[in-house]
This record gives sequence, structure tokens and C-alpha cells, in this order.
Amino acid sequence: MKHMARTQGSHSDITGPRVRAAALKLFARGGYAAVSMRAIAAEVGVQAGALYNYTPDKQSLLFDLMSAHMTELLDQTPDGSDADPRAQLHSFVDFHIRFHADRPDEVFIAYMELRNLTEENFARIEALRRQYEDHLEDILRSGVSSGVFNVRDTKIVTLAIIAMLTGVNTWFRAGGRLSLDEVVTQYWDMVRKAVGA
Amino acid sequence: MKHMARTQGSHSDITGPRVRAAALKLFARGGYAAVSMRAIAAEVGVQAGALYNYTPDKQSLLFDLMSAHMTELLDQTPDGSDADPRAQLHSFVDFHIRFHADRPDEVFIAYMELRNLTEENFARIEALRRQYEDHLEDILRSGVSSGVFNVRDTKIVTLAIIAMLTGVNTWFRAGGRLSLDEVVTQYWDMVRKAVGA
DNA sequence: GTCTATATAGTGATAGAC
DNA sequence: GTCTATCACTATATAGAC
Repeated sequence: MKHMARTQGSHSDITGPRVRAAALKLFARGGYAAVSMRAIAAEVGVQAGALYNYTPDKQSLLFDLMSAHMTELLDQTPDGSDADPRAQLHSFVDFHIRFHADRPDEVFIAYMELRNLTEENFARIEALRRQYEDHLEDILRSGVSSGVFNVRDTKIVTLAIIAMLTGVNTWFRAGGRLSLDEVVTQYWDMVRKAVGA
Repeated sequence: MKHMARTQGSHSDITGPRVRAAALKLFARGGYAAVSMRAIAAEVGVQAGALYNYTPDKQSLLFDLMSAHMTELLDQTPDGSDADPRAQLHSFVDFHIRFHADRPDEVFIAYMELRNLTEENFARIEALRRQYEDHLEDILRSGVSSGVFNVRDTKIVTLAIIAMLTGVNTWFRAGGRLSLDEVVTQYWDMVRKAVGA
């Protein structure tokens, strides 16, 4: 026996995660400003007022999603500080493409909804993004130092590589013409050539 | 003598362009869904009702901005079908970076507000964007045919180059560390290497 | 913890005066 | 061509019943 019929909606103890999942899906599909708390509540299967047991307000819902995404990105970024720069860069390209391909909604929100954060929340997310960029730039700089990369301006190349790799999410679909392995191979080929490795 | 004082707002005959300019600025800053017709009217210096002399609705305002931008992009894309592929690609990179750097608000809207278009309007804008991508892919294919480019999959490289170049807009500011000439030089260097030219 | 009901404010769009 | 006034609706967030 599982549960008796209930007269007043769900009393599941995992409503919190379901609220975040619903917000993630709807924000990615329609945009933060265009998605109402009522729409999120309907997706979860509760009334709008019930959401406020899980988030103080709509802004916190957005910030929590973006913050969790960026933190996970940084936590899972391969370290490999003992490998040579070329292997580190290959590892970074591989990781970036796969991590982002696995989380299209999170990535979309992280790039599109920055302007809907409050000033303070925006600064926190930007600091995390900056950390990620700095990690790639460190790899490039060490490769330039040891002479295996031929790069004029590591900052520009950092931003160019990240923009190129993140662009995969605008067109890649699992089950499409190309497998993720093939995508990684071809982007690594371009990155490798671009840095002169 | 210019004008007598007026008791009821502006009667300028260029209100139409000013409405589009205000919408462009505010959509780029706050996002289509978050910007009200009243806010646009305030930016222009009229009351909300007056806007409807210049646009049938808010959606048309967004579509017109995006459509005009994409049409101008296609109109100004260098032809150069008589030049060799390497020169054509260089010309494309130079054009793309400068055209987009000149129009940060238009570019931002064209990428961020696609999901706020109606289905029909979205299809029209996508067709224009596709035309632009096809132009670059044609250059890459002709270079592969004549053996001056070493590219495995022209479609992927097309999308990677456009993502990389458009990414310039997220950080470039006139008067910053780098001039636009230097940016063009460095991105052309990366593109050139990536296609093996 | 979820419900219903509500406070307060804002939305896109239209009508009719001038 | 712009104004004022308004319609019908939706928004976020809160209060109190259960």
C-alpha cells in the first residue's frame, strides 16, 4: 500500500527539488521574466502560494539555479596540473563540451538570464565564471611558457575558445548526425590548430 | 523661429524611428518580456497609447528590429565571389567582427530574444540567419575543393567560427585594451590556423 | 505543507477627446 | 498624432484556514 487518496495536493517530501526542476525547465523554455510563479506551480502540481515554502522569492530561484550550475562546473573541471599543457587543454575541451551538452537548460539560463539577476547576485555569478575562464587561461599561459603553444594574447584566445565550445549547445542534439565523440574530436582539432599545438 | 511651445507632447515627424530606437535600447538592456510599452513610451517621451500609431503591437516591434538587423547583415556581407577562398574568408572575418561590434544592442537582441518571437516570425528570422551561415559554409567548401583549406566538416567549422567571432561582442569595448584592428588581426590568425590555411 | 483568498501593482491594447 | 481614461487580465507575494 502506497498512499491513501489525498484531498489537498501533493505532500511529497521532495517538492523542493521538483520546484527547482520546474523552474529550470520553464525558465529555459520561456525566459525568466515571461514565466510566472503560477506557471511553475502548475508544472509542479501545487498552487502558487506553496512555492514560497521552498524559495523566498522568484529571484532566489533563478540565482540558486545559476549558482548551483556554476559551482558544479568548477567542481568538476579537471585539474591535471601535473600533465603537460597540451594534454591539459585536450582534457579541458573534452570536459567542456560533454559537461555543457549534458545540461542544455542550465547552460542556456546561465548565459541568457544574467541580466535578470540583481546587482549583487550578478556579481557573484560573474566571479564564478571568471574563475572558470582563468583556469583555461592558466593552461594557455603554461603552454606558451613551455613553448608548446603559439598564442599572442592568452586572454583573447581564452574567450574565443570558450565561445566556440559553448556554441556547440546551440545546435548539438543527441541522436543527430554526429556523436558527441565526433564533436569533441573535431573541436579539439580546431582548438589544437588555433593555439599552434 | 523653430516651434511654439506645445501643450501636448511631441509632434515630431520622426517619432516612428525614435520608438524603434527606444525599444532597441530597452529590449537590449532589460529583455523583451521585462520591458513594458509604458517604459518604451517614457523613453520616447510620449504616452503609451501613442506608440500604437507606429506599431500594431509589441511583437511587431521586436520582429521589425530583428528583421531589419538580419537584412542589413545580409545586404552588407561582402560578396567577393571572384577572390580566392583565403581572401574571402579573411574578408568575412573582418566584416563580421566590425559589423557586430558596431551594433551591440541589435546583436544582443538577435541572439537573446529569438524565443519571444511568434512561431511564424521565428521561422522568418531563422531563414535569414541560415542564409548567413550558408554564405560562410560556401567559402569553406570552395577552399576545401581547391585544397587551400584543411577542414573535415564544413558545417561544424562554420558554426564554430561564427560562435567564436560573435563572442567578441560579450567583452569588446571601444577604447579598451585592444583596438578593433588588433582584435580582427588576432581572430583572423585563429581562424586561419583552424582551417589550415 | 498546501490550500484559498486577497492586497497591491502592473500588463497590452483600445476608445474617444482634442 | 497625442492625450487621458479605461478594460480585462496577470503579476508577485502574503495571510490565515486546515
